[in-house]
Amino acid sequence: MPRKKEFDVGEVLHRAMETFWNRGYEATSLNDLLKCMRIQRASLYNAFGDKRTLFLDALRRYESVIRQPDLAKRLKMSSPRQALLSLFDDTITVVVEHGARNGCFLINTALELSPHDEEVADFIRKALTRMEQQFFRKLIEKGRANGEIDKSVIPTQTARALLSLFIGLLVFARSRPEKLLLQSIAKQAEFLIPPGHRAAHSLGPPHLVATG
Amino acid sequence: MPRKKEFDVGEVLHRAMETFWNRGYEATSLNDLLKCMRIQRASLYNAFGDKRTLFLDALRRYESVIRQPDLAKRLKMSSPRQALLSLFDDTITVVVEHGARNGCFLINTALELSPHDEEVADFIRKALTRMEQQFFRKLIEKGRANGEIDKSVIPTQTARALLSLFIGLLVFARSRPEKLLLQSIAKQAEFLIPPGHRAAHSLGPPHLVATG
DNA sequence: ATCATTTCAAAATGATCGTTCCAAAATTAT
DNA sequence: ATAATTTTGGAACGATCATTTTGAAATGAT
Repeated sequence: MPRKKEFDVGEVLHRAMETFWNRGYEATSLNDLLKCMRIQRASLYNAFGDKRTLFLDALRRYESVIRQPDLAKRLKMSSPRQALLSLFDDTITVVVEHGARNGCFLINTALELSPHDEEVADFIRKALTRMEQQFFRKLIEKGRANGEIDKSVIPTQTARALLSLFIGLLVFARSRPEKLLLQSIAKQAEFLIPPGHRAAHSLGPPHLVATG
Repeated sequence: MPRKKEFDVGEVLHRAMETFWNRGYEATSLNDLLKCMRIQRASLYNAFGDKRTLFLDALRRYESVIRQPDLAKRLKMSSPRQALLSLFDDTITVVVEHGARNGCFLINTALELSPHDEEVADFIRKALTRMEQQFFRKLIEKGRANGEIDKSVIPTQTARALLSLFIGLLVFARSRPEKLLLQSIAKQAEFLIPPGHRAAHSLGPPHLVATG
Protein backbone atom coordinates (compact mmCIF):
# COMPACT_ATOMS: atom_id res chain seq x y z
CA MET A 1 0.00 0.00 0.00
CA PRO A 2 2.38 2.67 1.10
CA ARG A 3 4.86 4.37 -1.11
CA LYS A 4 8.42 3.43 -0.31
CA LYS A 5 10.75 6.04 1.21
CA GLU A 6 12.96 7.37 -1.55
CA PHE A 7 15.82 8.55 0.59
CA ASP A 8 17.98 6.64 2.97
CA VAL A 9 17.15 7.87 6.46
CA GLY A 10 20.63 7.13 7.77
CA GLU A 11 22.18 8.96 4.85
CA VAL A 12 20.27 12.20 5.26
CA LEU A 13 20.69 12.00 9.02
CA HIS A 14 24.40 11.74 8.42
CA ARG A 15 24.34 14.93 6.38
CA ALA A 16 22.40 16.70 9.13
CA MET A 17 25.00 15.48 11.60
CA GLU A 18 27.80 17.01 9.55
CA THR A 19 26.10 20.40 9.54
CA PHE A 20 25.25 20.36 13.24
CA TRP A 21 28.79 19.19 13.95
CA ASN A 22 30.23 22.07 11.98
CA ARG A 23 27.94 24.91 13.01
CA GLY A 24 26.35 23.83 16.28
CA TYR A 25 22.67 23.67 17.15
CA GLU A 26 21.60 27.30 17.39
CA ALA A 27 23.50 28.52 14.35
CA THR A 28 21.97 25.84 12.12
CA SER A 29 18.58 26.84 10.70
CA LEU A 30 15.88 24.63 9.24
CA ASN A 31 16.74 25.97 5.78
CA ASP A 32 20.39 25.07 6.32
CA LEU A 33 19.30 21.55 7.19
CA LEU A 34 16.95 21.18 4.23
CA LYS A 35 19.69 22.31 1.87
CA CYS A 36 22.36 20.00 3.22
CA MET A 37 20.03 17.03 3.69
CA ARG A 38 18.55 17.53 0.22
CA ILE A 39 15.04 16.62 1.28
CA GLN A 40 11.78 18.53 1.64
CA ARG A 41 10.33 20.08 4.74
CA ALA A 42 7.55 17.54 5.01
CA SER A 43 10.02 14.68 4.70
CA LEU A 44 12.14 16.07 7.50
CA TYR A 45 9.28 16.50 9.91
CA ASN A 46 7.77 13.17 8.93
CA ALA A 47 11.01 11.28 9.40
CA PHE A 48 12.59 13.06 12.36
CA GLY A 49 9.96 15.00 14.29
CA ASP A 50 11.43 18.38 15.04
CA LYS A 51 14.79 20.12 15.00
CA ARG A 52 15.79 19.19 18.52
CA THR A 53 14.93 15.52 18.01
CA LEU A 54 16.89 15.55 14.78
CA PHE A 55 19.82 17.05 16.64
CA LEU A 56 19.72 14.35 19.30
CA ASP A 57 19.55 11.70 16.59
CA ALA A 58 22.53 13.29 14.87
CA LEU A 59 24.41 13.32 18.15
CA ARG A 60 23.66 9.66 18.73
CA ARG A 61 24.69 8.87 15.19
CA TYR A 62 27.97 10.65 15.69
CA GLU A 63 28.86 8.58 18.69
CA SER A 64 27.78 5.30 17.15
CA VAL A 65 29.10 5.82 13.62
CA ILE A 66 32.08 8.14 14.02
CA ARG A 67 33.48 7.97 17.52
CA GLN A 68 32.77 4.47 18.80
CA PRO A 69 33.92 2.48 15.74
CA ASP A 70 37.20 4.36 15.77
CA LEU A 71 37.78 3.66 19.43
CA ALA A 72 36.66 0.05 19.03
CA LYS A 73 39.16 -0.46 16.24
CA ARG A 74 41.95 0.86 18.46
CA LEU A 75 40.81 -1.26 21.40
CA LYS A 76 41.50 -4.34 19.30
CA MET A 77 45.06 -3.35 18.42
CA SER A 78 47.77 -5.66 19.68
CA SER A 79 49.71 -2.85 21.34
CA PRO A 80 47.58 -0.94 23.87
CA ARG A 81 50.16 1.78 24.34
CA GLN A 82 50.46 2.29 20.60
CA ALA A 83 46.68 2.33 20.35
CA LEU A 84 46.57 5.26 22.75
CA LEU A 85 49.37 7.19 21.10
CA SER A 86 48.04 6.63 17.59
CA LEU A 87 44.72 8.18 18.59
CA PHE A 88 46.55 11.45 19.14
CA ASP A 89 48.77 11.08 16.09
CA ASP A 90 45.94 10.13 13.75
CA THR A 91 43.79 12.99 15.02
CA ILE A 92 46.62 15.41 14.31
CA THR A 93 47.07 13.99 10.83
CA VAL A 94 43.41 14.43 10.00
CA VAL A 95 43.50 18.01 11.28
CA VAL A 96 46.64 19.25 9.57
CA GLU A 97 46.57 17.11 6.44
CA HIS A 98 42.86 17.09 5.65
CA GLY A 99 41.88 20.34 7.35
CA ALA A 100 39.33 18.66 9.58
CA ARG A 101 38.72 21.61 11.86
CA ASN A 102 35.34 20.51 13.18
CA GLY A 103 36.77 19.12 16.36
CA CYS A 104 34.52 16.60 18.08
CA PHE A 105 30.74 16.90 17.89
CA LEU A 106 30.42 15.63 21.46
CA ILE A 107 32.84 18.20 22.88
CA ASN A 108 31.37 21.04 20.86
CA THR A 109 27.92 20.13 22.14
CA ALA A 110 29.12 19.70 25.71
CA LEU A 111 29.95 23.39 25.75
CA GLU A 112 27.02 24.69 23.72
CA LEU A 113 24.06 22.76 25.08
CA SER A 114 24.96 20.69 28.13
CA PRO A 115 24.25 23.46 30.61
CA HIS A 116 20.77 24.16 29.25
CA ASP A 117 19.38 20.90 27.92
CA GLU A 118 19.23 18.09 30.44
CA GLU A 119 18.64 15.36 27.87
CA VAL A 120 21.62 16.45 25.81
CA ALA A 121 23.70 16.88 28.95
CA ASP A 122 22.87 13.36 30.03
CA PHE A 123 23.93 11.87 26.72
CA ILE A 124 27.19 13.82 26.63
CA ARG A 125 27.97 12.90 30.21
CA LYS A 126 27.54 9.21 29.46
CA ALA A 127 29.49 9.41 26.21
CA LEU A 128 32.44 11.11 27.90
CA THR A 129 32.35 8.57 30.70
CA ARG A 130 32.36 5.74 28.17
CA MET A 131 35.42 7.24 26.48
CA GLU A 132 37.17 7.60 29.79
CA GLN A 133 36.46 4.16 31.17
CA GLN A 134 35.93 1.87 28.22
CA PHE A 135 38.67 3.27 26.05
CA PHE A 136 41.40 5.13 27.91
CA ARG A 137 41.28 3.25 31.20
CA LYS A 138 40.82 -0.13 29.57
CA LEU A 139 43.82 0.35 27.30
CA ILE A 140 45.97 1.53 30.18
CA GLU A 141 45.02 -1.56 32.15
CA LYS A 142 45.84 -3.78 29.19
CA GLY A 143 49.17 -2.03 28.76
CA ARG A 144 50.03 -2.45 32.42
CA ALA A 145 49.05 -6.11 32.22
CA ASN A 146 51.23 -6.91 29.23
CA GLY A 147 54.12 -4.80 30.45
CA GLU A 148 54.00 -2.11 27.77
CA ILE A 149 53.00 0.54 30.27
CA ASP A 150 54.79 1.08 33.54
CA LYS A 151 53.03 -0.10 36.68
CA SER A 152 53.43 3.34 38.26
CA VAL A 153 50.69 4.60 35.95
CA ILE A 154 47.40 4.89 37.81
CA PRO A 155 44.71 3.76 35.33
CA THR A 156 41.71 5.85 36.42
CA GLN A 157 43.65 9.05 36.97
CA THR A 158 45.72 8.75 33.84
CA ALA A 159 42.69 7.88 31.73
CA ARG A 160 41.07 11.11 32.83
CA ALA A 161 44.18 13.12 32.09
CA LEU A 162 44.59 11.57 28.65
CA LEU A 163 40.96 12.35 27.87
CA SER A 164 41.59 15.91 29.04
CA LEU A 165 44.59 16.21 26.78
CA PHE A 166 42.54 14.79 23.95
CA ILE A 167 39.80 17.34 24.60
CA GLY A 168 42.40 20.09 24.59
CA LEU A 169 43.69 18.78 21.29
CA LEU A 170 40.21 18.92 19.79
CA VAL A 171 39.62 22.44 21.06
CA PHE A 172 42.90 23.54 19.51
CA ALA A 173 41.95 21.77 16.31
CA ARG A 174 39.13 24.30 16.04
CA SER A 175 41.01 27.45 16.89
CA ARG A 176 44.75 26.87 16.50
CA PRO A 177 45.25 23.90 14.16
CA GLU A 178 49.04 24.18 14.10
CA LYS A 179 50.99 20.98 13.65
CA LEU A 180 53.76 21.72 16.16
CA LEU A 181 51.29 22.83 18.80
CA LEU A 182 49.22 19.68 18.44
CA GLN A 183 52.31 17.50 18.41
CA SER A 184 53.44 18.99 21.71
CA ILE A 185 50.25 17.74 23.27
CA ALA A 186 50.66 14.27 21.80
CA LYS A 187 54.26 14.16 23.00
CA GLN A 188 53.26 14.96 26.56
CA ALA A 189 50.47 12.40 26.44
CA GLU A 190 53.28 9.93 25.87
CA PHE A 191 54.90 11.11 29.11
CA LEU A 192 51.78 10.17 31.05
CA ILE A 193 52.08 6.52 29.98
CA PRO A 194 55.80 5.66 30.32
CA PRO A 195 56.73 2.27 28.84
CA GLY A 196 57.11 -0.70 31.18
CA HIS A 197 59.59 -3.56 31.17
CA ARG A 198 58.24 -4.91 27.90
CA ALA A 199 58.65 -1.62 26.01
CA ALA A 200 58.19 -2.31 22.32
CA HIS A 201 60.97 -0.28 20.67
CA SER A 202 62.39 2.34 22.94
CA LEU A 203 62.84 4.99 20.31
CA GLY A 204 62.40 8.65 21.11
CA PRO A 205 63.51 10.82 24.03
CA PRO A 206 64.31 9.63 27.54
CA HIS A 207 61.24 8.28 29.27
CA LEU A 208 60.01 8.62 32.81
CA VAL A 209 60.27 6.21 35.72
CA ALA A 210 58.91 6.42 39.25
CA THR A 211 61.32 6.98 42.11
CA GLY A 212 61.02 7.15 45.87
CA MET B 1 25.07 70.41 27.11
CA PRO B 2 24.57 66.69 26.98
CA ARG B 3 22.82 64.72 29.63
CA LYS B 4 25.18 62.50 31.60
CA LYS B 5 25.02 58.76 31.18
CA GLU B 6 23.09 57.29 34.07
CA PHE B 7 24.54 53.83 34.00
CA ASP B 8 28.10 52.66 34.28
CA VAL B 9 29.12 51.32 30.89
CA GLY B 10 31.60 48.88 32.37
CA GLU B 11 29.01 47.61 34.80
CA VAL B 12 26.31 46.83 32.27
CA LEU B 13 28.92 45.40 29.91
CA HIS B 14 29.97 43.12 32.73
CA ARG B 15 26.41 41.87 33.08
CA ALA B 16 26.19 41.25 29.34
CA MET B 17 29.45 39.32 29.59
CA GLU B 18 28.02 37.06 32.27
CA THR B 19 25.02 36.19 30.12
CA PHE B 20 27.06 35.58 26.96
CA TRP B 21 29.50 33.53 29.02
CA ASN B 22 26.71 31.40 30.38
CA ARG B 23 24.55 30.94 27.29
CA GLY B 24 26.80 31.65 24.32
CA TYR B 25 26.23 34.08 21.48
CA GLU B 26 23.43 32.53 19.46
CA ALA B 27 21.32 31.43 22.41
CA THR B 28 21.34 34.92 23.94
CA SER B 29 18.64 37.20 22.53
CA LEU B 30 18.45 40.96 22.64
CA ASN B 31 15.64 40.70 25.17
CA ASP B 32 17.79 38.47 27.35
CA LEU B 33 20.49 41.11 27.22
CA LEU B 34 18.15 44.00 28.01
CA LYS B 35 16.81 42.14 31.01
CA CYS B 36 20.18 41.21 32.45
CA MET B 37 21.83 44.54 31.65
CA ARG B 38 18.83 46.45 33.04
CA ILE B 39 18.98 49.17 30.41
CA GLN B 40 16.77 50.16 27.51
CA ARG B 41 17.07 49.22 23.90
CA ALA B 42 18.14 52.70 22.82
CA SER B 43 20.82 52.78 25.49
CA LEU B 44 22.24 49.47 24.36
CA TYR B 45 22.46 50.40 20.71
CA ASN B 46 23.74 53.87 21.56
CA ALA B 47 26.45 52.59 23.86
CA PHE B 48 27.54 49.39 22.15
CA GLY B 49 26.50 49.44 18.51
CA ASP B 50 25.02 46.05 17.78
CA LYS B 51 24.85 42.60 19.32
CA ARG B 52 28.01 41.28 17.74
CA THR B 53 30.04 44.33 18.78
CA LEU B 54 28.68 43.99 22.28
CA PHE B 55 29.73 40.36 22.27
CA LEU B 56 33.25 41.21 21.20
CA ASP B 57 33.43 43.88 23.91
CA ALA B 58 32.20 41.34 26.44
CA LEU B 59 34.83 38.87 25.26
CA ARG B 60 37.57 41.48 25.59
CA ARG B 61 36.29 42.43 29.02
CA TYR B 62 36.40 38.79 30.10
CA GLU B 63 40.03 38.46 29.18
CA SER B 64 41.05 41.78 30.71
CA VAL B 65 39.08 41.68 33.97
CA ILE B 66 38.56 37.97 34.65
CA ARG B 67 41.29 35.90 33.07
CA GLN B 68 44.34 38.15 32.86
CA PRO B 69 44.26 39.56 36.42
CA ASP B 70 44.02 36.04 37.80
CA LEU B 71 46.98 34.83 35.77
CA ALA B 72 48.94 38.00 36.55
CA LYS B 73 48.41 37.43 40.26
CA ARG B 74 49.75 33.89 39.95
CA LEU B 75 52.70 35.03 37.85
CA LYS B 76 53.83 37.14 40.78
CA MET B 77 53.79 34.28 43.28
CA SER B 78 57.10 33.34 44.82
CA SER B 79 56.74 29.67 43.90
CA PRO B 80 56.24 29.19 40.13
CA ARG B 81 55.43 25.51 40.51
CA GLN B 82 52.86 26.21 43.19
CA ALA B 83 51.43 28.97 41.02
CA LEU B 84 50.79 26.45 38.27
CA LEU B 85 49.30 23.81 40.53
CA SER B 86 47.10 26.27 42.39
CA LEU B 87 45.51 27.35 39.14
CA PHE B 88 44.13 23.85 38.79
CA ASP B 89 43.24 23.49 42.47
CA ASP B 90 41.54 26.88 42.71
CA THR B 91 39.57 26.24 39.53
CA ILE B 92 38.34 22.96 40.97
CA THR B 93 37.37 24.67 44.21
CA VAL B 94 35.32 27.29 42.41
CA VAL B 95 33.59 24.61 40.36
CA VAL B 96 32.68 22.16 43.11
CA GLU B 97 32.25 24.58 46.00
CA HIS B 98 30.55 27.49 44.30
CA GLY B 99 28.95 25.63 41.42
CA ALA B 100 30.68 27.77 38.80
CA ARG B 101 29.78 25.64 35.82
CA ASN B 102 30.25 28.28 33.15
CA GLY B 103 33.68 27.06 32.23
CA CYS B 104 35.79 29.65 30.44
CA PHE B 105 34.22 32.24 28.16
CA LEU B 106 37.22 32.06 25.82
CA ILE B 107 37.05 28.28 25.45
CA ASN B 108 33.29 28.25 25.06
CA THR B 109 33.59 30.85 22.32
CA ALA B 110 36.49 29.07 20.65
CA LEU B 111 34.14 26.20 19.91
CA GLU B 112 31.00 28.17 19.14
CA LEU B 113 32.23 31.02 16.97
CA SER B 114 35.89 30.66 16.05
CA PRO B 115 35.22 28.62 12.93
CA HIS B 116 32.74 31.13 11.51
CA ASP B 117 33.79 34.59 12.67
CA GLU B 118 37.30 35.57 11.71
CA GLU B 119 37.47 38.53 14.10
CA VAL B 120 36.40 36.41 17.05
CA ALA B 121 38.72 33.62 15.92
CA ASP B 122 41.63 36.02 15.81
CA PHE B 123 41.00 37.28 19.31
CA ILE B 124 40.63 33.79 20.74
CA ARG B 125 43.75 32.59 18.97
CA LYS B 126 45.78 35.42 20.46
CA ALA B 127 44.28 34.98 23.92
CA LEU B 128 45.08 31.26 23.95
CA THR B 129 48.58 31.96 22.73
CA ARG B 130 49.07 34.54 25.49
CA MET B 131 47.98 31.99 28.07
CA GLU B 132 50.33 29.39 26.67
CA GLN B 133 53.41 31.58 26.39
CA GLN B 134 53.05 34.33 28.94
CA PHE B 135 51.61 32.23 31.71
CA PHE B 136 52.34 28.52 31.44
CA ARG B 137 55.66 28.67 29.63
CA LYS B 138 56.94 31.63 31.64
CA LEU B 139 56.18 29.93 34.95
CA ILE B 140 57.82 26.72 33.82
CA GLU B 141 60.92 28.64 32.84
CA LYS B 142 60.96 30.40 36.20
CA GLY B 143 60.57 27.09 37.99
CA ARG B 144 63.40 25.52 36.04
CA ALA B 145 65.56 28.55 36.79
CA ASN B 146 65.02 28.47 40.54
CA GLY B 147 65.22 24.70 40.75
CA GLU B 148 61.61 24.03 41.71
CA ILE B 149 60.91 22.27 38.43
CA ASP B 150 63.13 19.58 37.01
CA LYS B 151 65.33 20.52 34.07
CA SER B 152 63.97 17.59 32.05
CA VAL B 153 60.74 19.53 31.59
CA ILE B 154 60.58 21.10 28.13
CA PRO B 155 58.98 24.54 28.62
CA THR B 156 57.16 25.03 25.31
CA GLN B 157 55.86 21.49 25.04
CA THR B 158 54.83 21.23 28.66
CA ALA B 159 53.15 24.64 28.59
CA ARG B 160 50.97 23.45 25.73
CA ALA B 161 50.12 20.22 27.51
CA LEU B 162 49.23 22.03 30.75
CA LEU B 163 47.00 24.41 28.81
CA SER B 164 45.39 21.38 27.18
CA LEU B 165 44.78 19.78 30.56
CA PHE B 166 43.37 23.07 31.77
CA ILE B 167 41.03 23.25 28.79
CA GLY B 168 39.92 19.70 29.47
CA LEU B 169 39.27 20.66 33.07
CA LEU B 170 37.08 23.57 31.95
CA VAL B 171 35.14 21.40 29.51
CA PHE B 172 34.49 18.89 32.27
CA ALA B 173 33.47 21.72 34.58
CA ARG B 174 30.58 22.29 32.19
CA SER B 175 29.45 18.73 31.69
CA ARG B 176 30.87 16.53 34.47
CA PRO B 177 31.71 18.78 37.42
CA GLU B 178 32.73 15.91 39.71
CA LYS B 179 35.40 16.63 42.29
CA LEU B 180 37.32 13.36 41.96
CA LEU B 181 37.34 13.58 38.20
CA LEU B 182 38.69 17.11 38.21
CA GLN B 183 41.25 16.25 40.86
CA SER B 184 42.58 13.42 38.71
CA ILE B 185 43.39 15.95 36.03
CA ALA B 186 45.09 18.30 38.49
CA LYS B 187 47.11 15.39 39.88
CA GLN B 188 48.39 14.44 36.45
CA ALA B 189 49.22 18.05 35.67
CA GLU B 190 51.58 17.74 38.63
CA PHE B 191 53.25 14.78 36.92
CA LEU B 192 54.09 16.95 33.93
CA ILE B 193 56.14 19.32 36.07
CA PRO B 194 58.20 17.09 38.41
CA PRO B 195 60.04 19.00 41.17
CA GLY B 196 63.73 19.79 40.71
CA HIS B 197 66.59 19.79 43.22
CA ARG B 198 65.10 22.69 45.16
CA ALA B 199 61.70 21.02 45.69
CA ALA B 200 59.75 23.06 48.24
CA HIS B 201 58.24 20.44 50.54
CA SER B 202 58.30 17.01 49.05
CA LEU B 203 54.93 15.95 50.37
CA GLY B 204 52.64 13.75 48.34
CA PRO B 205 53.23 10.64 46.22
CA PRO B 206 56.50 9.61 44.60
CA HIS B 207 57.52 12.01 41.90
CA LEU B 208 59.01 11.49 38.48
CA VAL B 209 62.60 11.76 37.34
CA ALA B 210 64.12 11.42 33.90
CA THR B 211 66.20 8.35 33.10
CA GLY B 212 68.32 7.03 30.24
C1' DA C 1 15.58 80.41 29.81
C1' DT C 2 17.48 77.39 25.56
C1' DC C 3 19.60 73.65 23.51
C1' DA C 4 21.80 69.22 23.36
C1' DT C 5 21.74 64.77 24.61
C1' DT C 6 20.22 60.66 27.05
C1' DT C 7 16.87 58.43 29.21
C1' DC C 8 12.45 55.79 29.13
C1' DA C 9 8.82 53.53 26.67
C1' DA C 10 6.81 51.71 22.93
C1' DA C 11 5.80 50.89 18.35
C1' DA C 12 7.20 49.38 13.95
C1' DT C 13 10.45 47.27 10.73
C1' DG C 14 11.65 43.49 7.78
C1' DA C 15 13.75 39.27 8.23
C1' DT C 16 14.03 34.83 9.76
C1' DC C 17 12.80 31.37 13.00
C1' DG C 18 10.54 26.50 13.57
C1' DT C 19 6.45 24.43 12.39
C1' DT C 20 2.01 23.22 10.14
C1' DC C 21 -0.87 22.67 6.36
C1' DC C 22 -2.32 22.00 1.67
C1' DA C 23 -2.74 20.10 -2.93
C1' DA C 24 -0.93 17.82 -6.63
C1' DA C 25 2.21 14.06 -8.41
C1' DA C 26 4.39 9.71 -7.72
C1' DT C 27 4.73 5.19 -6.17
C1' DT C 28 3.38 0.71 -4.15
C1' DA C 29 0.26 -2.57 -2.68
C1' DT C 30 -4.26 -4.95 -3.13
C1' DA D 1 -8.80 -0.08 -11.08
C1' DT D 2 -8.58 1.66 -5.72
C1' DA D 3 -6.41 2.85 -1.67
C1' DA D 4 -2.48 4.18 1.03
C1' DT D 5 1.33 6.87 1.75
C1' DT D 6 5.36 9.64 0.58
C1' DT D 7 7.05 12.55 -2.38
C1' DT D 8 7.45 17.57 -4.08
C1' DG D 9 6.63 22.43 -3.81
C1' DG D 10 4.85 25.99 -1.76
C1' DA D 11 2.06 28.84 1.04
C1' DA D 12 1.09 30.29 5.50
C1' DC D 13 1.41 30.30 10.58
C1' DG D 14 2.58 32.87 14.71
C1' DA D 15 6.62 33.80 17.17
C1' DT D 16 10.77 35.75 17.70
C1' DC D 17 14.88 37.79 15.85
C1' DA D 18 18.03 42.16 15.65
C1' DT D 19 17.48 46.70 14.54
C1' DT D 20 15.47 51.40 13.64
C1' DT D 21 12.45 54.88 14.65
C1' DT D 22 9.50 57.90 17.18
C1' DG D 23 8.22 60.82 20.81
C1' DA D 24 8.02 62.49 25.36
C1' DA D 25 10.37 63.14 29.77
C1' DA D 26 14.53 64.00 32.19
C1' DT D 27 18.89 66.03 32.77
C1' DG D 28 22.90 68.86 32.04
C1' DA D 29 25.38 72.92 30.31
C1' DT D 30 25.26 77.64 28.65
